[in-house]
Amino acid sequence: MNKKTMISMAVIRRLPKYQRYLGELLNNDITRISSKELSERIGFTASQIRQDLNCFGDFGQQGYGYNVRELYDEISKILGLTRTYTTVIIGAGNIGQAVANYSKFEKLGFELKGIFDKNPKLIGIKIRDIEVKDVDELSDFLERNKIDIGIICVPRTQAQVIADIFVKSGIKAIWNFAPTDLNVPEDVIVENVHLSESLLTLSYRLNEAKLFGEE
Amino acid sequence: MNKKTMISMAVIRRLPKYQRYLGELLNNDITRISSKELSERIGFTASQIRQDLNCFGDFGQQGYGYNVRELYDEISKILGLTRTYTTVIIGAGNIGQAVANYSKFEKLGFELKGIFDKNPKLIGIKIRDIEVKDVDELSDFLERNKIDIGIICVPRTQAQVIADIFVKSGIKAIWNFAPTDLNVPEDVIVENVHLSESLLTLSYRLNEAKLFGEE
DNA sequence: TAGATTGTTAATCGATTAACAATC
DNA sequence: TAGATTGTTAATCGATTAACAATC
Repeated sequence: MNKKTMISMAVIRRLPKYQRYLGELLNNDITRISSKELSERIGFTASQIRQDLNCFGDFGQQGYGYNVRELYDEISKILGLTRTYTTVIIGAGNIGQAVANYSKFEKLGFELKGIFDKNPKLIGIKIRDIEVKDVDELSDFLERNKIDIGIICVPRTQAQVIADIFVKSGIKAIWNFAPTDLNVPEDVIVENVHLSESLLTLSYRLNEAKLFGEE
Repeated sequence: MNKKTMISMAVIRRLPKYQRYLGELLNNDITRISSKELSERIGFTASQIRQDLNCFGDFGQQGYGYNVRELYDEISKILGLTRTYTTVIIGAGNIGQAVANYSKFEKLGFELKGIFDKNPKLIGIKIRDIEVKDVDELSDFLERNKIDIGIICVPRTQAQVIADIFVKSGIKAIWNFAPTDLNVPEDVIVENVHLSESLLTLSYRLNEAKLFGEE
């Protein structure tokens, strides 16, 4: 189990993709797969797949390959999907509502415990049986409820304020949709979803050929 | 202008962040900045900043640093933000609506020209003055309107069908929010936003210490 | 001019790929 | 046993950092 002490971010970011493809294999009743076959489906090299998996243990068997069910379960465990997580969403606007309504997260074990906003028009409405609360009640709420993951869906200018409240209350993981970088202590993990950065890289690539003169 | 023929993805993904930070500097009326100062704000090394910028040209001046306005304009140009882009969204569910309502994209020059869905309950409703159309009309619409970027916000199972329609109609850039990998020809650019992958890396990191035994 | 800071080359670090002995 | 495929080491490739001459 204690294989390597530090897994690189490059490997970590590939893990969910392994889990997704293995899940698909399971659904198609495929019971075993070699790194070569998986390579052809998932688009990583066979060598990389073996390297990645060996960060966490010896899941394969020479001459046979990997047992799909076993590997799927192992990776799910590695990803921390054998437990549940409590979450709150701050910001009940478009993105906040979209995230709240994304039922897949619930299936994966992420339980939404509260939604907060400061807009009086939104306070009181119900999203998936959860009433939007005034953000002024957030600190109190976090004191009374153990929350694992704080989700920030407020505008850029208010994101740091919310992050500070999260940190103060002891939350150790923040999923940030605000287009800004948060300042948090070292032991707090931030995962950013910066939609405009994603869109801008798309527009860059769409123009790339032109930039350098259509070769 | 024709500096290097191929810019690495690592560099490209940093460009929007440069643009964002330079925009903030502009708003704070800062007119010049050295790679060292920018490094302290943005969190890249000064060396990396100079390397990155030099992929595209000599924007700085020895002994002085960079002119903020000039650099901001250059990077905006590099990102392709000096023109506008026409877009369509397929899928008027939660994410589709969130993306449609994200006014920032409009400001950056991304014009939403149409929204499509196959759910009769959604067809006909208006989102930001745009009536949701039946997805059966998509091919026709794309023939009559020049669209630069197709945005996929449909469930996983329907994403490839939409991608195929996009490709057939000549769209060269796809922004994909469906949790699946799309098959498209080489000359079509796909930018994925995989929310669950993002969330799973967060849960991985939240458990990391425990995985390897709390050292 | 002297100080500052770039642009750029060289050195280092890390990640990916290739190769192959071990072994099922 | 023979064939297949892993786990793992070594080689390569690419990205980041360091160093410094050029120059504003």
